[in-house]
Amino acid sequence: MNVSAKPERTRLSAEDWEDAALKLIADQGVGALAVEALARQLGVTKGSFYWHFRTREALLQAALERWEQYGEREVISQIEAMPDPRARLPELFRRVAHELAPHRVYAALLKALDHPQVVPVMARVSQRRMEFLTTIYREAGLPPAEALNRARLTYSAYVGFLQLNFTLGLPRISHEEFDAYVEHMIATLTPS
Amino acid sequence: MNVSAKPERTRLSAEDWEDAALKLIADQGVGALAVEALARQLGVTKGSFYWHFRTREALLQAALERWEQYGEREVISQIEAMPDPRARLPELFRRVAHELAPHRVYAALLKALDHPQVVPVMARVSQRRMEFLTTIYREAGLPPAEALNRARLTYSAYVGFLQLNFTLGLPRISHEEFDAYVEHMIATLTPS
DNA sequence: GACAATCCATACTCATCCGTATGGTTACTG
DNA sequence: CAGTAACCATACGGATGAGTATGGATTGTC
Repeated sequence: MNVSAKPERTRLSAEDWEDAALKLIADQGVGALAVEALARQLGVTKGSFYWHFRTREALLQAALERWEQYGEREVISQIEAMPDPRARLPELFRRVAHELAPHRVYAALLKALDHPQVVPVMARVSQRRMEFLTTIYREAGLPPAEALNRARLTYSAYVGFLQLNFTLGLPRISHEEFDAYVEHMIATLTPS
Repeated sequence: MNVSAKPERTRLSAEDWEDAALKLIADQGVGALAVEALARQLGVTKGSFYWHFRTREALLQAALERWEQYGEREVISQIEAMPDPRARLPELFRRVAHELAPHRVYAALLKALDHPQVVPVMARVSQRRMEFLTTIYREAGLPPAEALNRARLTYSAYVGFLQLNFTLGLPRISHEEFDAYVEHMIATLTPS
């Protein structure tokens, strides 16, 4: 009878605050990250917060670092484990397309590129992903220069799609239409 | 001797405020749009502002509408005027690529998709551009469904590139490299 | 079960920014 | 050159949210 919605109301740790912060960022953006609002959502008051963190900035910093670490390393390693290099690209595309949920934080941070704290984090994450993509394209047969440009194009398309269909709600694309779009992407961006 | 930086310090109109607002949005984002800051920048005080506008929201609204109207109609009409349909795509790509300045407001608004006021504006603008792109792809020979998907892909790449290389400063791409990237885009996204 | 460390609540201060009230100044019109 | 309308300055009120101070409650440890 007490598997309640409230997470058992035990005392909180710094990690609890960081997770809550990330959730709030994913839902309402970095700008909505206010300590009193977070405290209400966690069922406590500011007094708790300022015991765990020195300032609001410190929380944001910790949350960002946490997100960067807990990043999607699984995807990268799983893709790299595939034997056939040519099969990696389509698999990566379909994978990313079908689990957009983990990318909600990334999409939110994309809209917060004016905050000095998020820029370096996003730069590192985006850079790593871009390099991974470039490698895959080289392994798929593209010469270095072309692989880099194709990776730029592909990753830009990913970022743009997040903004247009995730954040902005451009004419709600249906499920079948979305699948068709993904296949179109694969056909267009995969080296023949 | 008096072609001064200060724009002659005559009295201000509502349009002056809207232009200043757009400039500030392009530079520092929608979140930085504060009336006292704007007033300082214009060399006046709040008293002036609240004569021209009822509220801060009203200014944002007016500025957005102004931006939407003064939009890049020239580009679209000029491209449509080209006789050879197949030549339109490359020309459009190169044009957009070489004058990124007018797209700074669009990039800034992209980061403000949580504000209820900007969503409808961005939806309309993006929708119009997407439809234009779709038409061009059809005229270039793609069947309707494929033209739509290709337009989605192309426009996503545009939006994503804005975010990655404009707002975020991913490893500052050189001028030559950028040109090569644009040509790669054309080669990849233009129907053979 | 006492005592210290950890965690949290309450009650403030302070800065910022939106909006209002009101009176002054500049430009236009007959 | 009046007088009116357009424009702006100054000085307020009120809301919001960050950060501080301090005492109380809870948890572990000898």
